[in-house]
Amino acid sequence: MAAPGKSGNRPLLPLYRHLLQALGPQHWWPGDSAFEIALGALLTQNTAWRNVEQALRNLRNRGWLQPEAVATAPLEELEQLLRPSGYYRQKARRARDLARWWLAHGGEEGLRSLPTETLRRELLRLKGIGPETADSILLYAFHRPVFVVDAYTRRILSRHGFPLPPDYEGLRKFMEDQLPRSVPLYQEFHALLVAVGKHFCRRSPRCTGCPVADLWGPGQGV
DNA sequence: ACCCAGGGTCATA
DNA sequence: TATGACCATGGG
Repeated sequence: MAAPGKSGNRPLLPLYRHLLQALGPQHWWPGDSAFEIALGALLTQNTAWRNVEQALRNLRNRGWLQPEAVATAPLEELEQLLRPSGYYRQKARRARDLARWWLAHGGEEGLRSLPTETLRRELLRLKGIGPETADSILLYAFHRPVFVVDAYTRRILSRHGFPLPPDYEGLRKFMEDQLPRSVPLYQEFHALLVAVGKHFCRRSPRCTGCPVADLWGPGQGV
């Protein structure tokens, strides 16, 4: 159940409020349709969002931002459009697989009718969709209350003394147990943690100016 | 020139 | 189970 220890002294909700006030809303996830959001989640793997935007623009300009188009597109054309997002050969195949999967499951309507656990299992069966990508799709495309854990989440909390479960599922459960079950909160909190990681952890290893440090003091290593 | 981004898969030990 | 190689573009 609720884990004892340091996490009890540093509840996550105040951190969320503080980050939101310090950094403002992050406006995630840009995208006009659930499919576009899911596609973005796939394309942004280990890739700067800027590059993903260009790839999505290419698809939009070509009129291919729907699952029907991606599912039937010639692979080589798809590759060229996705080129700016990196790993473009893998990603073209995986995008096509995702689109076919999407249609095979009855499109957005069909997928929306599935329970979260079922939807998650089905997503994870696709090659190229691991836990973080699956959870991003669940949270941002289908508005399911699933906390998205990424390397920044682990690094930031670990740096500030949280004893964390070593595996993805464990940390996800930890986060969900510590927070109110709220989709908008999960969406915003994950985005804020990414913002902190990008702007402070790397730029300033000693946590100077970091809003997390305002609350919890400078962290240790990691 | 080097580092790494809103990860995941696969081969090897 | 646990590393390491690999995927590839673009900005700092």
